[in-house]
Amino acid sequence: MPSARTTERTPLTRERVLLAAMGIADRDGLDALTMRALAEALGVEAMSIYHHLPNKDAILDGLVELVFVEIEGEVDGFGTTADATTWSPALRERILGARRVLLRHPWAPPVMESRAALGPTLARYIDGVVGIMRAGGLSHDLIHHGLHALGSRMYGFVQELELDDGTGGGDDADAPGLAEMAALVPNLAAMLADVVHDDPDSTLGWCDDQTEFEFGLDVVLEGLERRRIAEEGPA
Amino acid sequence: MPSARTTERTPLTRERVLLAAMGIADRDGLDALTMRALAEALGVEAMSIYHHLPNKDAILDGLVELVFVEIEGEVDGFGTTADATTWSPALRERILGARRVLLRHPWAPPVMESRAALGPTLARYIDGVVGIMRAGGLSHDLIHHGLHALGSRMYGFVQELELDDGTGGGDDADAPGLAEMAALVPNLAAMLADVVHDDPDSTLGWCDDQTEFEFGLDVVLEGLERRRIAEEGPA
DNA sequence: ACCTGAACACCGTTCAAGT
DNA sequence: ACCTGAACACCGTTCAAGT
Repeated sequence: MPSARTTERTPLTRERVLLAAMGIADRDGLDALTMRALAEALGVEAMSIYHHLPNKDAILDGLVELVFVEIEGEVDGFGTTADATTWSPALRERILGARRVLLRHPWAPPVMESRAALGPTLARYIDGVVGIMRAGGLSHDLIHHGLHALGSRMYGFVQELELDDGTGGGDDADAPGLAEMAALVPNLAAMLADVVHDDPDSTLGWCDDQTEFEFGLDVVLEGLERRRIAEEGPA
Repeated sequence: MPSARTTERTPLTRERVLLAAMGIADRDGLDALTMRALAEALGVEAMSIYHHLPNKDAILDGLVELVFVEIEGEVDGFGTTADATTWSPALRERILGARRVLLRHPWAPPVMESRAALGPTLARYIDGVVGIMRAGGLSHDLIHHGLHALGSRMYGFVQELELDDGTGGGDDADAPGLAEMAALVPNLAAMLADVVHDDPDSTLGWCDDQTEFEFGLDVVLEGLERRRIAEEGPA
């Protein structure tokens, strides 16, 4: 018998389905991930998938779990020996590591937001965050508030509104000119005129880049550290 | 001729379509908002809607715009006379006002996140936020960072992962017991055991309630105020 | 011009057969 | 047991007619 030339003839398993699904999402985006497309990528009929996963929701849950497996590999060991002086930078590094993974899977944040299942890997990630904060001396109450304050930033992303100017880039006659914009939103226009963007062709450069993410993260971490000190005195 | 008993016979307009769409979303949720259901609510055939709005995306854009019209009514005038000592509580009030509106339309946050169009009412809302910060003396650069740090909190919500324990409430034999959970996620389990929730039947009460929202908001506002002071000295 | 009915090109999923 | 083909119950949307 010839050695397997492709993966198409190995038996279908939950793992193979999930890996193929992640490949489609990474390559072509979340909308391209349909049961029929997934089946075709696996060289199989769409209905075969249902013998290994109950439905599409289970596939999305499994994808989120896969992402957290990858995050676990990326941040493993960070912050396990934190104390009151190092918990904040340790947590910062852990979160930035999670972010590096999410940047490789840009379809993941919206999926994570729409899911409710707490898989074991996600639970372990949160547990690690709690552990770092606890090692830093934060009370359980402050940790709990802190998790809420971080929100999705804990996982490495902020879901900001991705704004464009609503004109679709066309030369619509109704497109607001800069003059109209200055009249409608004078404060915003002044800010934008003052803040030079790297992104020259975007009038509303709503840049969710690394710098802005770190700024927001640091604001929250700093606020938690100040409350820790208020709770039990400086380190 | 009899006076109109229902709204069904008044001529179809963009406004009537959007108001009916908001009614469906408020009452039955976003999934119930289909073109066919919307048409039925309007007493019309589905295809008639396309004569007043180009497609469903335009309906969702219109709904977001309607929400911001409502926010504008809720927060109008707040903070217009802010100075260095009052900008932060003024912005806080404006954001909590926006949140009150969103709590009346719980379908809105996910829709807002998925949209990219900057309608005039949303632009005015952001302009108001920038205006309050500017009145408080924040530099344009700090304001810009601040908008990013706030993220969706600027509009009154945080999209947190809505976690349950993944067991679906059933008596699945595979459901992790408390003992297993303590072994898998010891730090998280300890925190949860310590933080008593109002919500007694939720083992992982991931409560996005008003208190947690205000905590996170205050952390960010405090961080921005400290950076303002660092920029140009205390008020 | 505004509205309609039928149809199209998709979805996720059920079901009865196949092996 | 695993996989298949046809079909079902939905979507948003196009198109050719109606008035």
